[in-house]
Amino acid sequence: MKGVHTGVAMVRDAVRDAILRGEYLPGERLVETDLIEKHGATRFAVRSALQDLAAEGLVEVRRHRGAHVRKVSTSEAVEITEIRMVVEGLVASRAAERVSDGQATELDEIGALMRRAVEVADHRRYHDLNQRLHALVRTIAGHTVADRISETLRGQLVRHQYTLSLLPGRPQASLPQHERIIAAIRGRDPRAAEEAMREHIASVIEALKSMEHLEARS
Amino acid sequence: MKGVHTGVAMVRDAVRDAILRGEYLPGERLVETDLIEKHGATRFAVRSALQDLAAEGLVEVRRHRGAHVRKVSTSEAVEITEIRMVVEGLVASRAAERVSDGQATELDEIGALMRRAVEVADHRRYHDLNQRLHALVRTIAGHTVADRISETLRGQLVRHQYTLSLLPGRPQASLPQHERIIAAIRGRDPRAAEEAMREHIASVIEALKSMEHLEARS
DNA sequence: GCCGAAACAATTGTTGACAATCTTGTCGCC
DNA sequence: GGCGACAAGATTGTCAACAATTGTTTCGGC
Repeated sequence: MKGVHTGVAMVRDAVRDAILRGEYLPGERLVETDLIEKHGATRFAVRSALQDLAAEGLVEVRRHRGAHVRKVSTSEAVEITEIRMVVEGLVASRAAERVSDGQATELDEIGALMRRAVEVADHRRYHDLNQRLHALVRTIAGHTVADRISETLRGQLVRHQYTLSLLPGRPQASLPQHERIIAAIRGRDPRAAEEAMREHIASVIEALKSMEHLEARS
Repeated sequence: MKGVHTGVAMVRDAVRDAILRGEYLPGERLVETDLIEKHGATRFAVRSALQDLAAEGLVEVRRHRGAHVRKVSTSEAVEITEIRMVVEGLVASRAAERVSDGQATELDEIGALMRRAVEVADHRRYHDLNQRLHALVRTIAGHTVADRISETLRGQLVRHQYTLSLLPGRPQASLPQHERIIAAIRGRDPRAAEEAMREHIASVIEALKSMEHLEARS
Protein backbone atom coordinates (compact mmCIF):
# COMPACT_ATOMS: atom_id res chain seq x y z
CA MET A 1 0.00 0.00 0.00
CA LYS A 2 2.64 2.45 -0.80
CA GLY A 3 4.26 4.47 -3.48
CA VAL A 4 6.66 1.77 -4.42
CA HIS A 5 8.92 4.44 -5.85
CA THR A 6 10.73 7.23 -4.19
CA GLY A 7 10.89 10.98 -4.76
CA VAL A 8 10.75 13.89 -2.40
CA ALA A 9 7.41 15.17 -3.65
CA MET A 10 5.86 11.74 -3.35
CA VAL A 11 6.88 11.28 0.25
CA ARG A 12 5.80 14.80 1.11
CA ASP A 13 2.35 14.33 -0.35
CA ALA A 14 1.96 10.92 1.24
CA VAL A 15 2.91 12.12 4.70
CA ARG A 16 0.78 15.22 4.39
CA ASP A 17 -2.15 13.11 3.36
CA ALA A 18 -1.55 10.76 6.26
CA ILE A 19 -1.53 13.67 8.69
CA LEU A 20 -4.65 15.17 7.19
CA ARG A 21 -6.37 11.80 7.34
CA GLY A 22 -5.55 11.60 11.01
CA GLU A 23 -3.27 8.58 10.73
CA TYR A 24 -0.71 10.47 12.71
CA LEU A 25 -2.06 12.15 15.81
CA PRO A 26 -1.11 15.67 16.86
CA GLY A 27 2.08 15.63 18.85
CA GLU A 28 3.07 12.25 17.54
CA ARG A 29 6.66 11.85 16.67
CA LEU A 30 7.59 11.13 13.08
CA VAL A 31 10.69 8.99 13.13
CA GLU A 32 12.70 9.17 9.94
CA THR A 33 13.53 5.48 9.94
CA ASP A 34 9.89 4.50 10.19
CA LEU A 35 8.92 6.74 7.32
CA ILE A 36 11.72 5.32 5.21
CA GLU A 37 10.35 1.84 5.72
CA LYS A 38 6.73 2.85 5.35
CA HIS A 39 7.16 4.69 2.09
CA GLY A 40 10.08 2.82 0.67
CA ALA A 41 12.00 6.01 0.21
CA THR A 42 15.49 7.10 1.03
CA ARG A 43 16.35 9.06 4.08
CA PHE A 44 17.15 12.12 2.10
CA ALA A 45 13.69 12.18 0.59
CA VAL A 46 12.04 11.73 3.97
CA ARG A 47 14.12 14.48 5.44
CA SER A 48 13.37 16.92 2.65
CA ALA A 49 9.70 16.09 2.84
CA LEU A 50 9.62 16.80 6.56
CA GLN A 51 11.35 20.10 6.00
CA ASP A 52 8.74 21.06 3.44
CA LEU A 53 5.91 20.07 5.73
CA ALA A 54 7.47 22.10 8.49
CA ALA A 55 7.38 25.09 6.19
CA GLU A 56 3.69 24.41 5.63
CA GLY A 57 3.17 24.41 9.36
CA LEU A 58 1.98 20.83 9.50
CA VAL A 59 4.93 19.45 11.41
CA GLU A 60 7.42 20.94 13.79
CA VAL A 61 11.07 19.99 13.80
CA ARG A 62 13.23 20.71 16.78
CA ARG A 63 16.93 20.30 16.67
CA HIS A 64 17.95 16.73 17.47
CA ARG A 65 14.45 15.99 18.63
CA GLY A 66 12.95 15.02 15.35
CA ALA A 67 9.72 15.94 13.65
CA HIS A 68 6.41 15.97 15.45
CA VAL A 69 2.95 16.52 14.06
CA ARG A 70 2.21 20.08 15.00
CA LYS A 71 -0.33 20.35 17.76
CA VAL A 72 -2.28 23.53 17.32
CA SER A 73 -4.08 24.65 20.44
CA THR A 74 -7.68 25.66 20.28
CA SER A 75 -6.73 29.25 20.93
CA GLU A 76 -4.33 29.15 18.01
CA ALA A 77 -7.04 27.56 15.92
CA VAL A 78 -9.17 30.57 16.74
CA GLU A 79 -6.45 32.92 15.55
CA ILE A 80 -5.99 30.96 12.37
CA THR A 81 -9.70 31.01 11.71
CA GLU A 82 -9.79 34.74 12.34
CA ILE A 83 -7.25 35.17 9.57
CA ARG A 84 -9.22 32.92 7.33
CA MET A 85 -12.27 34.99 8.10
CA VAL A 86 -10.80 38.21 6.77
CA VAL A 87 -9.01 36.56 3.88
CA GLU A 88 -12.05 34.65 2.72
CA GLY A 89 -13.99 37.85 3.18
CA LEU A 90 -11.67 39.56 0.74
CA VAL A 91 -12.03 36.66 -1.64
CA ALA A 92 -15.81 36.81 -1.47
CA SER A 93 -15.66 40.51 -2.12
CA ARG A 94 -13.54 40.01 -5.22
CA ALA A 95 -15.78 37.19 -6.35
CA ALA A 96 -18.73 39.56 -6.24
CA GLU A 97 -16.83 41.98 -8.46
CA ARG A 98 -15.86 39.40 -11.02
CA VAL A 99 -18.56 36.79 -11.15
CA SER A 100 -19.76 35.87 -14.63
CA ASP A 101 -23.31 34.94 -15.50
CA GLY A 102 -22.44 31.30 -15.90
CA GLN A 103 -20.71 31.23 -12.54
CA ALA A 104 -23.72 32.88 -10.95
CA THR A 105 -25.88 30.06 -12.24
CA GLU A 106 -23.42 27.54 -10.85
CA LEU A 107 -23.65 29.22 -7.46
CA ASP A 108 -27.41 28.94 -7.57
CA GLU A 109 -27.21 25.25 -8.35
CA ILE A 110 -24.95 24.56 -5.43
CA GLY A 111 -27.23 26.57 -3.17
CA ALA A 112 -30.25 24.55 -4.23
CA LEU A 113 -28.41 21.29 -3.69
CA MET A 114 -27.30 22.41 -0.27
CA ARG A 115 -30.80 23.22 0.85
CA ARG A 116 -31.88 19.85 -0.38
CA ALA A 117 -29.07 18.10 1.45
CA VAL A 118 -30.08 19.77 4.69
CA GLU A 119 -33.72 18.80 4.17
CA VAL A 120 -32.83 15.15 3.86
CA ALA A 121 -30.14 15.48 6.53
CA ASP A 122 -27.39 14.18 4.27
CA HIS A 123 -24.43 15.54 6.19
CA ARG A 124 -21.82 13.99 4.04
CA ARG A 125 -23.27 15.51 0.90
CA TYR A 126 -23.70 18.85 2.60
CA HIS A 127 -20.06 18.80 3.55
CA ASP A 128 -19.02 18.08 -0.02
CA LEU A 129 -21.19 20.88 -1.35
CA ASN A 130 -19.72 23.20 1.23
CA GLN A 131 -16.28 22.44 -0.13
CA ARG A 132 -17.50 22.95 -3.67
CA LEU A 133 -19.07 26.27 -2.83
CA HIS A 134 -15.96 27.67 -1.22
CA ALA A 135 -13.81 26.32 -4.04
CA LEU A 136 -16.03 27.97 -6.61
CA VAL A 137 -15.90 31.27 -4.79
CA ARG A 138 -12.13 31.06 -4.80
CA THR A 139 -12.09 30.26 -8.50
CA ILE A 140 -14.32 33.22 -9.28
CA ALA A 141 -12.17 35.58 -7.25
CA GLY A 142 -8.95 34.35 -8.81
CA HIS A 143 -6.82 35.66 -5.98
CA THR A 144 -3.66 33.58 -6.10
CA VAL A 145 -2.11 34.82 -2.91
CA ALA A 146 -5.29 34.42 -0.91
CA ASP A 147 -5.71 30.89 -2.18
CA ARG A 148 -2.24 29.93 -1.15
CA ILE A 149 -2.67 31.31 2.34
CA SER A 150 -6.12 29.84 2.84
CA GLU A 151 -4.89 26.45 1.81
CA THR A 152 -1.93 26.59 4.13
CA LEU A 153 -4.01 27.70 7.07
CA ARG A 154 -6.70 25.15 6.43
CA GLY A 155 -4.15 22.36 6.59
CA GLN A 156 -3.28 23.35 10.12
CA LEU A 157 -6.81 22.95 11.31
CA VAL A 158 -7.51 19.35 10.43
CA ARG A 159 -7.97 18.16 13.95
CA HIS A 160 -10.32 20.97 14.81
CA GLN A 161 -12.19 20.71 11.54
CA TYR A 162 -12.97 17.13 12.38
CA THR A 163 -14.11 18.00 15.85
CA LEU A 164 -16.17 20.87 14.50
CA SER A 165 -17.96 18.67 12.02
CA LEU A 166 -19.25 16.65 14.93
CA LEU A 167 -21.01 19.61 16.45
CA PRO A 168 -24.74 19.10 16.16
CA GLY A 169 -26.89 21.55 14.27
CA ARG A 170 -24.13 22.98 12.17
CA PRO A 171 -25.73 22.46 8.78
CA GLN A 172 -28.98 24.04 9.87
CA ALA A 173 -27.09 27.02 11.22
CA SER A 174 -24.77 27.49 8.27
CA LEU A 175 -27.25 27.00 5.44
CA PRO A 176 -28.76 30.49 5.65
CA GLN A 177 -25.24 31.90 5.92
CA HIS A 178 -24.25 30.16 2.73
CA GLU A 179 -27.37 31.39 1.04
CA ARG A 180 -26.54 34.93 1.99
CA ILE A 181 -23.05 34.54 0.55
CA ILE A 182 -24.44 33.21 -2.69
CA ALA A 183 -27.03 35.95 -2.93
CA ALA A 184 -24.47 38.69 -2.32
CA ILE A 185 -22.06 37.41 -4.93
CA ARG A 186 -24.89 36.87 -7.39
CA GLY A 187 -26.03 40.40 -6.74
CA ARG A 188 -22.50 41.63 -7.42
CA ASP A 189 -22.39 43.36 -4.06
CA PRO A 190 -18.80 43.14 -2.76
CA ARG A 191 -19.47 44.66 0.63
CA ALA A 192 -22.39 42.37 1.33
CA ALA A 193 -20.43 39.36 0.12
CA GLU A 194 -17.54 40.14 2.42
CA GLU A 195 -19.88 40.76 5.30
CA ALA A 196 -21.75 37.49 4.72
CA MET A 197 -18.58 35.44 4.43
CA ARG A 198 -17.19 36.98 7.57
CA GLU A 199 -20.32 36.30 9.54
CA HIS A 200 -20.25 32.74 8.31
CA ILE A 201 -16.72 32.12 9.47
CA ALA A 202 -17.32 34.13 12.62
CA SER A 203 -19.87 31.53 13.63
CA VAL A 204 -17.18 28.89 13.20
CA ILE A 205 -14.98 30.91 15.50
CA GLU A 206 -17.75 31.00 18.08
CA ALA A 207 -18.07 27.24 17.84
CA LEU A 208 -14.32 26.88 18.34
CA LYS A 209 -14.40 29.13 21.35
CA SER A 210 -17.22 27.15 22.91
CA MET A 211 -15.12 24.04 22.38
CA GLU A 212 -12.29 25.78 24.15
CA HIS A 213 -14.51 26.29 27.17
CA LEU A 214 -15.59 22.68 27.14
CA GLU A 215 -11.97 21.58 27.07
CA ALA A 216 -11.09 23.87 29.92
CA ARG A 217 -13.85 22.39 32.07
CA SER A 218 -12.98 18.77 31.46
CA MET B 1 34.22 38.60 4.56
CA LYS B 2 31.76 37.47 7.12
CA GLY B 3 30.27 34.94 9.40
CA VAL B 4 33.40 32.90 9.47
CA HIS B 5 31.39 30.04 10.89
CA THR B 6 28.65 27.99 9.45
CA GLY B 7 25.14 27.03 10.49
CA VAL B 8 21.94 26.78 8.56
CA ALA B 9 20.23 29.62 10.41
CA MET B 10 23.20 31.89 9.90
CA VAL B 11 23.29 31.39 6.17
CA ARG B 12 19.55 31.77 5.91
CA ASP B 13 19.56 35.07 7.77
CA ALA B 14 22.54 36.35 5.85
CA VAL B 15 21.05 35.55 2.47
CA ARG B 16 17.68 36.93 3.46
CA ASP B 17 19.30 40.11 4.62
CA ALA B 18 21.25 40.35 1.40
CA ILE B 19 18.07 39.99 -0.62
CA LEU B 20 16.24 42.53 1.48
CA ARG B 21 19.13 44.92 1.15
CA GLY B 22 18.94 44.58 -2.59
CA GLU B 23 22.36 43.00 -3.00
CA TYR B 24 20.74 40.32 -5.07
CA LEU B 25 18.39 41.63 -7.71
CA PRO B 26 15.03 40.05 -8.48
CA GLY B 27 15.40 37.19 -10.88
CA GLU B 28 19.07 36.81 -10.14
CA ARG B 29 20.33 33.31 -9.83
CA LEU B 30 21.74 32.17 -6.53
CA VAL B 31 24.45 29.64 -7.24
CA GLU B 32 25.12 27.28 -4.39
CA THR B 33 28.86 27.26 -4.94
CA ASP B 34 29.05 31.03 -4.76
CA LEU B 35 27.08 31.15 -1.55
CA ILE B 36 29.32 28.48 -0.05
CA GLU B 37 32.34 30.59 -0.76
CA LYS B 38 30.71 33.86 0.22
CA HIS B 39 29.49 32.67 3.59
CA GLY B 40 32.07 30.07 4.32
CA ALA B 41 29.40 27.48 4.91
CA THR B 42 28.91 23.96 3.77
CA ARG B 43 26.74 23.07 0.86
CA PHE B 44 24.19 21.39 3.04
CA ALA B 45 23.69 24.55 5.02
CA VAL B 46 23.31 26.65 1.90
CA ARG B 47 20.84 24.22 0.48
CA SER B 48 18.74 24.12 3.62
CA ALA B 49 18.82 27.89 3.85
CA LEU B 50 17.58 28.22 0.29
CA GLN B 51 14.78 25.79 0.99
CA ASP B 52 13.74 27.83 3.98
CA LEU B 53 13.81 31.04 2.00
CA ALA B 54 11.74 29.38 -0.68
CA ALA B 55 9.16 28.58 1.97
CA GLU B 56 9.19 32.25 2.94
CA GLY B 57 8.53 33.14 -0.66
CA LEU B 58 11.74 35.09 -1.07
CA VAL B 59 13.40 32.75 -3.52
CA GLU B 60 12.09 30.28 -6.03
CA VAL B 61 13.76 26.96 -6.66
CA ARG B 62 13.09 25.06 -9.82
CA ARG B 63 14.28 21.57 -10.34
CA HIS B 64 17.81 21.48 -11.67
CA ARG B 65 17.65 25.17 -12.36
CA GLY B 66 18.74 26.43 -9.02
CA ALA B 67 17.42 29.14 -6.79
CA HIS B 68 16.44 32.54 -8.11
CA VAL B 69 15.44 35.62 -6.20
CA ARG B 70 11.71 35.66 -6.57
CA LYS B 71 10.49 38.39 -8.86
CA VAL B 72 7.05 39.46 -7.73
CA SER B 73 5.11 41.30 -10.37
CA THR B 74 3.34 44.50 -9.52
CA SER B 75 -0.01 42.77 -9.88
CA GLU B 76 1.10 40.13 -7.39
CA ALA B 77 2.30 42.89 -5.12
CA VAL B 78 -1.20 44.29 -5.25
CA GLU B 79 -2.64 40.93 -4.22
CA ILE B 80 -0.18 40.62 -1.40
CA THR B 81 -1.00 44.08 -0.18
CA GLU B 82 -4.69 43.30 -0.35
CA ILE B 83 -4.11 40.42 2.03
CA ARG B 84 -2.06 42.63 4.27
CA MET B 85 -4.90 45.12 4.21
CA VAL B 86 -7.43 42.73 5.67
CA VAL B 87 -4.99 41.08 8.05
CA GLU B 88 -3.72 44.37 9.42
CA GLY B 89 -7.32 45.46 9.64
CA LEU B 90 -8.04 42.51 11.87
CA VAL B 91 -4.98 43.33 13.94
CA ALA B 92 -6.06 46.92 14.36
CA SER B 93 -9.48 45.77 15.40
CA ARG B 94 -8.05 43.49 18.06
CA ALA B 95 -5.71 46.23 19.20
CA ALA B 96 -8.70 48.48 19.79
CA GLU B 97 -10.24 45.78 21.96
CA ARG B 98 -7.16 45.19 24.04
CA VAL B 99 -5.29 48.46 24.29
CA SER B 100 -4.18 49.41 27.76
CA ASP B 101 -4.02 52.97 29.07
CA GLY B 102 -0.25 53.00 28.90
CA GLN B 103 -0.27 51.78 25.35
CA ALA B 104 -2.81 54.43 24.42
CA THR B 105 -0.42 57.07 25.70
CA GLU B 106 2.36 55.53 23.67
CA LEU B 107 0.21 55.71 20.57
CA ASP B 108 -0.41 59.38 21.21
CA GLU B 109 3.28 60.04 21.53
CA ILE B 110 4.05 58.39 18.24
CA GLY B 111 1.24 60.33 16.61
CA ALA B 112 2.60 63.62 17.86
CA LEU B 113 6.11 62.77 16.70
CA MET B 114 4.80 61.80 13.29
CA ARG B 115 3.02 65.09 12.82
CA ARG B 116 6.17 66.87 13.81
CA ALA B 117 8.26 64.84 11.37
CA VAL B 118 5.93 65.75 8.53
CA GLU B 119 6.05 69.41 9.49
CA VAL B 120 9.83 69.49 9.25
CA ALA B 121 9.78 67.13 6.26
CA ASP B 122 12.01 64.56 7.93
CA HIS B 123 11.13 61.61 5.75
CA ARG B 124 13.58 59.25 7.30
CA ARG B 125 12.22 59.86 10.76
CA TYR B 126 8.66 59.61 9.55
CA HIS B 127 9.45 56.25 8.04
CA ASP B 128 10.92 55.00 11.31
CA LEU B 129 7.91 56.22 13.26
CA ASN B 130 5.66 54.52 10.76
CA GLN B 131 7.42 51.25 11.49
CA ARG B 132 7.15 51.85 15.21
CA LEU B 133 3.46 52.61 15.00
CA HIS B 134 2.64 49.46 13.10
CA ALA B 135 4.86 47.41 15.39
CA LEU B 136 3.12 48.82 18.44
CA VAL B 137 -0.29 48.05 17.00
CA ARG B 138 0.83 44.48 16.42
CA THR B 139 2.14 44.23 19.94
CA ILE B 140 -1.10 45.49 21.39
CA ALA B 141 -3.15 43.07 19.35
CA GLY B 142 -0.96 40.14 20.26
CA HIS B 143 -2.11 38.09 17.29
CA THR B 144 0.64 35.55 16.69
CA VAL B 145 -0.65 34.11 13.46
CA ALA B 146 -1.34 37.51 11.93
CA ASP B 147 2.15 38.68 12.83
CA ARG B 148 3.73 35.70 11.19
CA ILE B 149 1.78 36.17 7.99
CA SER B 150 2.31 39.92 7.85
CA GLU B 151 6.02 39.48 8.27
CA THR B 152 6.22 36.86 5.55
CA LEU B 153 4.23 38.94 3.12
CA ARG B 154 6.16 42.09 3.86
CA GLY B 155 9.39 40.32 2.97
CA GLN B 156 8.10 39.64 -0.51
CA LEU B 157 7.49 43.31 -1.19
CA VAL B 158 10.93 44.75 -0.65
CA ARG B 159 11.44 45.89 -4.18
CA HIS B 160 8.08 47.55 -4.32
CA GLN B 161 8.38 49.04 -0.86
CA TYR B 162 11.50 50.81 -1.98
CA THR B 163 9.84 52.10 -5.10
CA LEU B 164 6.82 53.19 -3.11
CA SER B 165 8.88 55.18 -0.67
CA LEU B 166 10.04 57.30 -3.57
CA LEU B 167 6.54 58.41 -4.44
CA PRO B 168 6.19 62.08 -3.63
CA GLY B 169 3.61 63.33 -1.18
CA ARG B 170 3.21 60.07 0.64
CA PRO B 171 3.82 61.34 4.17
CA GLN B 172 1.34 64.18 3.77
CA ALA B 173 -1.23 61.74 2.48
CA SER B 174 -0.70 59.05 5.08
CA LEU B 175 -0.42 61.23 8.17
CA PRO B 176 -4.16 61.79 8.59
CA GLN B 177 -4.71 58.10 7.97
CA HIS B 178 -2.33 57.23 10.74
CA GLU B 179 -4.01 59.71 13.02
CA ARG B 180 -7.36 58.10 12.35
CA ILE B 181 -5.93 54.69 13.20
CA ILE B 182 -4.51 55.97 16.45
CA ALA B 183 -7.72 57.74 17.38
CA ALA B 184 -9.82 54.65 16.71
CA ILE B 185 -7.64 52.35 18.77
CA ARG B 186 -7.44 54.93 21.54
CA GLY B 187 -11.19 55.19 21.48
CA ARG B 188 -11.44 51.41 21.74
CA ASP B 189 -13.56 51.27 18.63
CA PRO B 190 -12.65 48.03 16.80
CA ARG B 191 -14.79 48.68 13.74
CA ALA B 192 -13.39 52.14 13.22
CA ALA B 193 -9.85 50.89 13.79
CA GLU B 194 -10.25 48.20 11.18
CA GLU B 195 -11.80 50.62 8.76
CA ALA B 196 -9.05 53.18 9.26
CA MET B 197 -6.29 50.62 8.82
CA ARG B 198 -7.89 49.26 5.70
CA GLU B 199 -8.27 52.67 4.17
CA HIS B 200 -4.67 53.39 4.96
CA ILE B 201 -3.40 50.28 3.21
CA ALA B 202 -5.94 50.71 0.42
CA SER B 203 -4.19 53.94 -0.46
CA VAL B 204 -0.95 51.97 -0.73
CA ILE B 205 -2.71 49.62 -3.11
CA GLU B 206 -3.83 52.56 -5.20
CA ALA B 207 -0.26 53.79 -5.35
CA LEU B 208 0.89 50.35 -6.45
CA LYS B 209 -1.73 50.21 -9.15
CA SER B 210 -0.70 53.60 -10.47
CA MET B 211 2.85 52.32 -10.61
CA GLU B 212 1.60 49.37 -12.59
CA HIS B 213 0.15 51.73 -15.16
CA LEU B 214 3.36 53.69 -15.36
CA GLU B 215 5.30 50.49 -15.95
CA ALA B 216 2.89 49.41 -18.66
CA ARG B 217 3.41 52.69 -20.48
CA SER B 218 7.16 52.68 -20.45
C1' DG C 1 14.16 2.41 48.29
C1' DC C 2 15.37 6.68 46.10
C1' DC C 3 18.41 9.88 43.77
C1' DG C 4 22.13 10.95 40.65
C1' DA C 5 25.66 10.02 37.30
C1' DA C 6 27.64 7.61 33.62
C1' DA C 7 27.49 4.44 29.80
C1' DC C 8 24.54 2.83 26.12
C1' DA C 9 21.21 2.83 22.46
C1' DA C 10 18.42 5.29 19.32
C1' DT C 11 17.89 9.10 16.39
C1' DT C 12 19.11 13.04 14.05
C1' DG C 13 22.71 16.40 11.91
C1' DT C 14 26.47 16.72 8.69
C1' DT C 15 29.75 15.60 5.25
C1' DG C 16 31.66 14.21 0.96
C1' DA C 17 31.17 11.66 -3.14
C1' DC C 18 28.40 10.24 -7.07
C1' DA C 19 24.60 10.64 -10.53
C1' DA C 20 21.28 13.26 -13.23
C1' DT C 21 20.30 17.37 -15.57
C1' DC C 22 20.87 21.73 -17.67
C1' DT C 23 23.73 25.25 -20.07
C1' DT C 24 27.20 26.75 -23.04
C1' DG C 25 30.23 26.53 -26.79
C1' DT C 26 31.62 24.30 -30.98
C1' DC C 27 31.28 21.90 -35.18
C1' DG C 28 28.97 20.39 -39.26
C1' DC C 29 25.35 20.94 -42.49
C1' DC C 30 22.04 23.50 -45.10
C1' DG D 1 26.20 33.11 -42.91
C1' DG D 2 22.72 31.00 -40.07
C1' DC D 3 20.65 27.07 -37.84
C1' DG D 4 20.63 22.76 -35.43
C1' DA D 5 22.79 18.77 -33.25
C1' DC D 6 26.33 17.24 -30.25
C1' DA D 7 29.76 17.31 -26.64
C1' DA D 8 32.02 19.37 -22.66
C1' DG D 9 31.52 21.92 -18.53
C1' DA D 10 28.96 23.54 -14.82
C1' DT D 11 25.35 23.00 -11.47
C1' DT D 12 22.05 20.78 -8.92
C1' DG D 13 19.80 16.32 -7.04
C1' DT D 14 20.55 12.13 -4.51
C1' DC D 15 22.70 8.91 -1.75
C1' DA D 16 25.16 6.31 1.92
C1' DA D 17 28.51 6.62 5.58
C1' DC D 18 30.11 9.23 9.66
C1' DA D 19 29.68 12.35 13.69
C1' DA D 20 27.01 14.61 17.26
C1' DT D 21 23.22 14.88 20.28
C1' DT D 22 19.47 13.29 23.03
C1' DG D 23 16.80 10.05 25.84
C1' DT D 24 17.11 5.89 28.54
C1' DT D 25 18.66 2.49 31.39
C1' DT D 26 21.52 0.69 34.67
C1' DC D 27 24.62 0.88 38.41
C1' DG D 28 26.46 2.81 42.58
C1' DG D 29 25.96 5.62 46.61
C1' DC D 30 23.21 7.61 50.17
